[in-house]
Amino acid sequence: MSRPTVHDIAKEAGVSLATVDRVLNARPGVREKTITKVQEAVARLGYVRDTYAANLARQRQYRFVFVLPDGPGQFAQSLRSALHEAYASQIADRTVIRTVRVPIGDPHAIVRTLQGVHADGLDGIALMVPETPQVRDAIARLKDAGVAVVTLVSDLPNSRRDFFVGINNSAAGRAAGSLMGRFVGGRGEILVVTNSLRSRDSVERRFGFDEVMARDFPSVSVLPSVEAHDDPLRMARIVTEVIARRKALVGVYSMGSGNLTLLEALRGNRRSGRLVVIAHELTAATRQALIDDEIDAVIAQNVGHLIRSAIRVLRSLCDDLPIYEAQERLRIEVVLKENLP
Amino acid sequence: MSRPTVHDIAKEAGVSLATVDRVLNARPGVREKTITKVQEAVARLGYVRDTYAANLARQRQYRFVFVLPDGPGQFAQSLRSALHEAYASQIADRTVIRTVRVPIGDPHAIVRTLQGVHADGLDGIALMVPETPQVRDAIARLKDAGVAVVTLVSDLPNSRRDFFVGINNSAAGRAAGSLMGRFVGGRGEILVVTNSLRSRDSVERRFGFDEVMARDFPSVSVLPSVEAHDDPLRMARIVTEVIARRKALVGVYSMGSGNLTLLEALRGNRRSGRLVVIAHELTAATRQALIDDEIDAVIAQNVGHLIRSAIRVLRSLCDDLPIYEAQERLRIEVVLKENLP
DNA sequence: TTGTAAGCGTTATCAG
DNA sequence: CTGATAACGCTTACAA
Repeated sequence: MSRPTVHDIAKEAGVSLATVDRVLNARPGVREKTITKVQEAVARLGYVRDTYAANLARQRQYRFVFVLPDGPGQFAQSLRSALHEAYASQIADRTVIRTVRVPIGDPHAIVRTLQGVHADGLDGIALMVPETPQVRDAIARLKDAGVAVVTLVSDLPNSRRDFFVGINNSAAGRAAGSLMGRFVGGRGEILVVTNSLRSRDSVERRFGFDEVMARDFPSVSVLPSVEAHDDPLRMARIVTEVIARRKALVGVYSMGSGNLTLLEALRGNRRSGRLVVIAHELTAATRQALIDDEIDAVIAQNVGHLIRSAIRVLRSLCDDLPIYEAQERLRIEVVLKENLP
Repeated sequence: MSRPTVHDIAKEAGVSLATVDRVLNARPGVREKTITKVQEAVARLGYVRDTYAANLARQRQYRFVFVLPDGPGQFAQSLRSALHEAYASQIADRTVIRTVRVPIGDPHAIVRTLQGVHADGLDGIALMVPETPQVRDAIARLKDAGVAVVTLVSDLPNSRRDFFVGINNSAAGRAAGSLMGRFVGGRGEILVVTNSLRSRDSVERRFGFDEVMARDFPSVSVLPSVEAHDDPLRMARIVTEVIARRKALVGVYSMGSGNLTLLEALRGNRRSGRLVVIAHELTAATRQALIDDEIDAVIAQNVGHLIRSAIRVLRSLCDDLPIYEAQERLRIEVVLKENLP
């Protein structure tokens, strides 16, 4: 009635526990014939390994570091809290995680941090930082030291990172574009705002957005990106100006952080009620804006999944286990007022 | 460096392992003074129980049954395969799960099945079945026998089930309505098709859909639901007829199973290319239809989550543990061609 | 190439 | 009331 154990299959195959273990974990030093004997017993009894017990016996300790952007951005904040949540739950069993916050705008500080964590021995690192040559070098040094490296949210494809955990940002941009095109009815001008085009995710989103607009909505014209560079006043000034000047404006696409600022700027404008607004990331601000009909749709990624996925991937990397790609592929969520979680 | 164990806290408190265990698990038979001594040691060392080891020693076995619709429906099929996947993974540790397939159209067979599984002692049951008085009675009998009961996908709120795992179907209908209203541009007629209005999920979706249409898109009129009752020919005939007759038709909302049949019927119609089509559940059929631009949007729920959630909830129910509602709340996914997972 | 025996951190069953 | 001690299912030296 109860599930078969290694003992059962040892008995069934007529071998010892150790041999069963060797076969199950594909360790060397077992005769071909014995291997098949064990595998047959496994198949016959329908044995499934008890991960709990295995991890217990293995006594493995994983030491990970998460490097996340410092600063007031709500998305980064939600990432940090998701990390805390994961840490308190089972997913982080046998795992110690240290969070390091870096000023996203200061490449030097980032590199210094990366070299700092390099000092003490650690097994893996997950990072969400902008792409610079110095960062790529720092990653290379971590890899040389045998540390598993995953990028988070925004990829660094030209670095030696092992894996990227995050959504396909071009696809996210395309989804935003598709909704925008349909919502505005296929014509007019779209304002695109972002905090900075230095981070790869923004660039990719813009690319995907433009692709869909050009192909499926040729009568819509997308204006050049406006970068806020963490300067609320600058953002407010430009948005106000564009709304006043471009009479054909029908929508605003906010590609990255700085939604709070954008919303603030929009509120001051009477015409803004008729604009279709699409933004990224579900935060307290965008959630409220959806409810208040100030934003029409949000393209989001589940930060809980993001963090758990990063932890799982780092572990697999450490153990040289295959990564279950299907499970780690993050979904691009489309959130309307009606399906707010 | 590594996490403190019961041994460490026994030493720290100057008591034995058994006493520590008694305190940790709030078992009786320990002097008040000893309790505080242990608790102080726990606090001092920052002890956290290792769930893996605890479960191992506890030797708990959960015996669950999943009652799922039989038949060719692709959604039910994907549910069954998600169950298989979960069974092979960690989530189902210390759990034996039996799947029972019932003909969804035969209330008698369903009740017979429910009584059948009742016979052997089991800890929990998850079911996706239509609502009938007999089913409600069968659930009551299961509850009397001390079995944990959760409903899946379609709720039975008037039964004695312990918990519902699935999306809020009215909200899903509202999301569909919101997209439909915007995609068709706010005017015209909408055809609504479903397999049967006997299942509660369909009714709730229709309700939500109508609510949004009436409130936000008053110029759109929604036609009465057409029920296919698993009869492809009937579906084809009605759809063809409606398309031919109603010149103002701009969209089709498919509320439940039978997407394959609907798509088949639509393909035969020249006008159908201009119709906005919104359907439920991501299956091979709807996925391909999204790619081929035959469907504009799919409202879905993640079947993997659904199954895992049901297992977690059943376990908590068995152990009289609180259910972490936030985690078990399933998201309503909006899937466009662009964000297909 | 295979087997034996000692753990991993927790719980459970006995005696004291 | 409290304390040894043996499990649980799996891994891993070390021995044969």
